[in-house]
Amino acid sequence: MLTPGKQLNQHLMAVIRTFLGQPEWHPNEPLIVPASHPQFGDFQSNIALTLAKKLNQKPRDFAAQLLQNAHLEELCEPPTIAGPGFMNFTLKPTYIQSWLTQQIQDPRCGVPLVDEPETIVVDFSSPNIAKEMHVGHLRSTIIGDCLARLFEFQGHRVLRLNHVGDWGTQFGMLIAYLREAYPEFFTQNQGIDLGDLVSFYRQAKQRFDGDETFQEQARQIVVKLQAGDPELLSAWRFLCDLSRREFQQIYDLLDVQLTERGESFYNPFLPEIVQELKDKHLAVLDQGAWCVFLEGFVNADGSPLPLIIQKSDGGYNYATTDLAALRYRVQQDGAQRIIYVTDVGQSQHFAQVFQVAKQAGWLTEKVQCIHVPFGLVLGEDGKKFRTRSGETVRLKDLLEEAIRRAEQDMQARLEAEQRQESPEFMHNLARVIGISAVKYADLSQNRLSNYSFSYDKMLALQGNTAPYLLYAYVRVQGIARKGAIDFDQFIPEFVFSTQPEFILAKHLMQFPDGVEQLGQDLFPNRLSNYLFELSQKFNQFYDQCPILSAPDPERTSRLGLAHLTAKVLKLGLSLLGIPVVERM
RNA sequence: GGGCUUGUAGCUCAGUGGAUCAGAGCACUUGACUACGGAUCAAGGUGUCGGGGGUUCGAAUCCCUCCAAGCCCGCCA
Repeated sequence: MLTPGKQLNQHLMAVIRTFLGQPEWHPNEPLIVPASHPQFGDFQSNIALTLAKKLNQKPRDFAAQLLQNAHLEELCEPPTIAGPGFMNFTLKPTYIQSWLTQQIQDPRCGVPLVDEPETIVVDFSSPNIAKEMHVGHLRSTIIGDCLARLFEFQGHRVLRLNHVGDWGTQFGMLIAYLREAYPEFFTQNQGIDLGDLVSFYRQAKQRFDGDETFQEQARQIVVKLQAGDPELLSAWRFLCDLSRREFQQIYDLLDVQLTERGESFYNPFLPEIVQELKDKHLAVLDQGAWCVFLEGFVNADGSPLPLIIQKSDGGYNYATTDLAALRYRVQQDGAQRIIYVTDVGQSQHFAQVFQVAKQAGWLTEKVQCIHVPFGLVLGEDGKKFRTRSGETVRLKDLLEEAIRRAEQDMQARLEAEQRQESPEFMHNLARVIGISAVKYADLSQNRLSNYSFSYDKMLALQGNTAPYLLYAYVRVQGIARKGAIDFDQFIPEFVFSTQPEFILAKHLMQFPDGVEQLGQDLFPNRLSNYLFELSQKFNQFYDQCPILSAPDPERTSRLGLAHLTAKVLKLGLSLLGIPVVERM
């Protein structure tokens, strides 16, 4: 099912190739783009302006020749040439109507599967064991999940990897403190109740910072742990399990699927990574540490900036782990694309890692490594997002607060409308709205910029928010209930007579292009924006065009438009990781 | 000192592979409830697109430069 833009593109491409006598010709810019202004029709092409110059012709004349030979009668009204040489295209109503009839019967709403599925690793979320997940992890989790959902829907094989920080020097400190404060763990040989893992971490850190003897103990534990001491390994596993359970609560709440493959997984490969880099003469010894020096990376003092792959004490660091992970994903997982969803502060680190991987030959031209960076989450005061007392906000508290506020809003609403709803209905709805609001607030913003976290704004009923989009969907379901319509048994004939119908119809047709664009630029806010505009256009249609009370054939056609809107909203939101509700 | 990101309406931000755009939402004012659920819709306006150069027939968009904010820059991740 080709979108209108693609069909136009094909026709025009063929004409130009014939015209140039170059069957392989490809444009440097898109041939067809949506019209910049509704008054110019639905699509436009600027190709005559650039091509005519090269051919030494007048753009308008060249455009006219192209249009004479393009046979677009079935697609659109006779195209026009405007200004210096823009070609403007307006789709024919009959074409729009028949296209929508196909789209409404397609479970994928016109979005094609990719021709060549790839194996794509999406590395996201990645919290640290025994530390609390914070808003930075929230962004990574929400954006990463969205991209993973998109790739899955497009038909790729997707590996959702949670690269948790489960292997590092912090475990020396944690286990040393465990041994000191909870010796029964080692004597009873079974799980004990540590209470809150995060405050346990804090206590351990406090102990570590204040006592040199303790620090030395911690260091020795790290060495023994890495050597495979069974008792310490079981303590390590115990702590990881505790953390894992906490993380899982959040993933369940967010409805995010992840496969855990933490840093410890790559531990066995670290020596070979360093050895291979030495063998390839990429790694050199500098001040006791093994380093890879790269072009284009300079220190504060202007000296070359190394990527350290083995510390002077013999230990490995995150660069080594990232290299091992990259190699494993390419060679063992068969990844053709690896997506890293982390904050923008790690850009330089990834640029270095990717470059070393290329030089080492692990990263070939057939594999794409893409860092998908995002900005900071700030509080409403524009500073780092923290609680009133200045502490990091725990993710669980944050999500629960969003749900609590959503439920409060609902309660107030019920009282005002004198509605009765069951507690189950209310709990479920509050959960969906609260979580969706958090997700949508994040995804609707350009991920590169910092974003200000505000419960009030994300839960607002007006504007570009989750509740607004969800309400548009609910309105359609309300129509179905009122009119006792079973949309599943329903294939409409479309006939449009009014502006709001055409505007909505044309927007619905753009959905596949919107999804494809997200697949290319990986900016979820573009899709969010599309869905917001869809909701707006639907509400305008709903306001101006009676549906149930209209006579046929308008009634059936309008029911079809409403149904298709709901289908596209549901599918589009699902790609963002947001569910819909039938009533709210 | 090097690098990255950001700078657009009072606020939050879209738009940044040139032409035919200065845009949306919020907030503010006013209108539409004999209702397919008004959690909606309609009307109302303010901008040196951070500054300055340059390329072009044309720049918020590309290039150069400067300014501001934030982040990164050898053994944390």
